[in-house]
Amino acid sequence: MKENKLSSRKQKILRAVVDEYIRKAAPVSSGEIKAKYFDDISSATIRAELSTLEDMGYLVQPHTSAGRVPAPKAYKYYVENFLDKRPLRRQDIAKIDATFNAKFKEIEEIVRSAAKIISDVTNYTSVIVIKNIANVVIKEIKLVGLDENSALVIIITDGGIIRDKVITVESRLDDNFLSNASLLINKVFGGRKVGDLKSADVEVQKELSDFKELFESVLSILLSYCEQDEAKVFVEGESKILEYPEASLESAKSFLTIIDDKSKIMELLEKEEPDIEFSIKIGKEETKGMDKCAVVAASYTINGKEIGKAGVIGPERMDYGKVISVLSYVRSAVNTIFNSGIKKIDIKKEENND
Amino acid sequence: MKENKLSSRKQKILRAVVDEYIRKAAPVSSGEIKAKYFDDISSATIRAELSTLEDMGYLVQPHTSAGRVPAPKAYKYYVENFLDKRPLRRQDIAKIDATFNAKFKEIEEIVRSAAKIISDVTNYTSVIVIKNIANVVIKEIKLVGLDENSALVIIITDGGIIRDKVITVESRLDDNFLSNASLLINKVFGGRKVGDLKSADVEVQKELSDFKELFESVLSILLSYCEQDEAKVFVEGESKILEYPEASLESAKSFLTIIDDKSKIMELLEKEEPDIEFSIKIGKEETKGMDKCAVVAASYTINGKEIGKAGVIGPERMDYGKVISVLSYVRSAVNTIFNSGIKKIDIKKEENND
DNA sequence: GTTAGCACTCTATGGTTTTGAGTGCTAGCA
DNA sequence: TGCTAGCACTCAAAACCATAGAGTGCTAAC
Repeated sequence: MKENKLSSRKQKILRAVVDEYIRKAAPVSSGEIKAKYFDDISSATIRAELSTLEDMGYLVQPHTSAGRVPAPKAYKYYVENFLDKRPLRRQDIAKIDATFNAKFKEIEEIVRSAAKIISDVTNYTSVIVIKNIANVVIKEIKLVGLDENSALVIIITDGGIIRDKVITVESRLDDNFLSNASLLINKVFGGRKVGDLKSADVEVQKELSDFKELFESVLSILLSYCEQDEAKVFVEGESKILEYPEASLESAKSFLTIIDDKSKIMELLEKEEPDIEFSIKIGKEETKGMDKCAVVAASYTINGKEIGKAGVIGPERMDYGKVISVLSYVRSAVNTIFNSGIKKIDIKKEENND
Repeated sequence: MKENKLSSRKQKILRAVVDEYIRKAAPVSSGEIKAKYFDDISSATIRAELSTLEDMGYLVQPHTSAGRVPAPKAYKYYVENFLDKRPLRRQDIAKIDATFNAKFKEIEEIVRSAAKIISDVTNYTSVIVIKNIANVVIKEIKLVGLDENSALVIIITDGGIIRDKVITVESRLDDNFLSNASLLINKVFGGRKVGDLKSADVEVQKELSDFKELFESVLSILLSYCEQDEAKVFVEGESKILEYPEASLESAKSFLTIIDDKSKIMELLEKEEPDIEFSIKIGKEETKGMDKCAVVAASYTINGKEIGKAGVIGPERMDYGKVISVLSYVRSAVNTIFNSGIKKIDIKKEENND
């Protein structure tokens, strides 16, 4: 960061341009800045400063006789230096808390709620991806008979997260059969990492003559969980992006196309530098061609392991402060739920300083 | 339908206009029709006919010196009279069959797959709503302990449809406790209609001292299923609508706004006349203001009772024949799954006429 | 009833002009 | 040296105008 050395006046002007542009989404002129931010210097002076800021790559002019518009570099500088991490408004906190205070929690539901609340509170499109659960350990697998030929397979993992699915088989599933099968299945799968199952285990099946069909179903569930496109993606509020004036039919199309593509979304949420807390991508090159858009993303963890990411997609001139606060707050709420497993669902209100 | 009395020449012309408009999405002129559809009469004659068709409300002219564009009335006439119920292409049938031949089926999954395949095959946006399950009968409720304080509640209904959810309670959930609770809960809820539970049952609780907490959790799950916004809505392919030339930023906005609003979607899929098989809504007034859009919807049933609707939202000039075929085919596939419960998952290939 | 022919209409296209916001530059001032 | 007033210059957007051509409506004749 060699160019952090902007004079304080330049900083003030740069900030003014970004703030104004965030507010009204139109090029900002020297006169405007003079009127709203400076009593002591003239617009001509500001003009000179703007000109050098442009040379430095912070600003761009749509055309010679227009005001200035922040370049991606300006947003980055803004985020790094001016972002006021003001606390969320009380009503937003209340909304989020309410979302996560409901009683019954399953992983999908938690994630979906999180995505929804992020989108609601920020008023941007939100995206959450859950990584594959390859290194999650299987604690127990339960089989519940539903009728003669079908059963519910419940997979309980070390994080206390459960997933379940109905299977249907040819064999008659009476209680006896099921409990025997259950024993065997748990003997095979219990305590193992989901990621280790892959194909290596096909051998074991041969031992399980009677339960082969059932066993295979369970295995395929496990495999599908760990393979399913490598990750699950949840999107909420996709229409929000259209509400901003920079939206065009073009941009809407490219936006929705990307939103439809899981792998692209995942790349968007990926952070370049591993040590930063929030990944912020601004500018066409970094956002897969979504012009005038920015993506802010944060990681979610269980016991220190990343299990997914949540992000917000909005216009470049988005309210970064708020977005980061929301992501941070929701993250702490979700982390609390995840890390405490299903045992403790209540969110500790005190634990939400990121 | 008093105005069904169009001369066969008028019919041919009307059909020509609709077909051409569906093809190229631009006003069609008398000359064009003459060239492509008639050898025996002149464009002037066609012009005269077009003029009367316009007077009758079937066509509109964007402006005096433009060709004709079908009015909603024309599409309706077209659907009623000209629709060729040609069978689906083999590849489409194969796609749909493949979707529903997968092994594990839960209600949400079935519905989501159905929505996805409809959107894929038609290339329009698809929407499915599942009605509240008020008159579904509870066959059995199973409780599976997950750990000390949480359990999975599995609700099995008469249709063989299951839903489940994790609950967390204060009480210690050992096997004994759970099996006792299970007995009691099934005694109370077993065989009852979900819709009858409402508040009337609060009395019963008092008998269940020990199990009160658990009981309440289960009840609230049941109630939430039957109340949850009255219905669940699934949407797939929302970006598809933008791919058609009539798309504008305006229309995209109004479209996505409606798509975000469950109640509006449900109204869209509602049919006006109870006896028709497919509800087709064309024109701004009928589509909640989505201009140039049409909605085709069909009902899905279990044992003759409507449990939901599936629909397609596309441009007015959509391929109605194909859409109806797809909805029809998917319906029969889904109905087969539903009506046979979880016992028989395989789709009878023969049952897909109508 | 049909049609050829023609006048008419109206959009779409593209060029020209005008306007005004906003800049860049320069000369003069502190 | 830094700031500023003033002014010329630039350029996009709006307003205006002209033209072309697609397509109609009408009418008179068949």
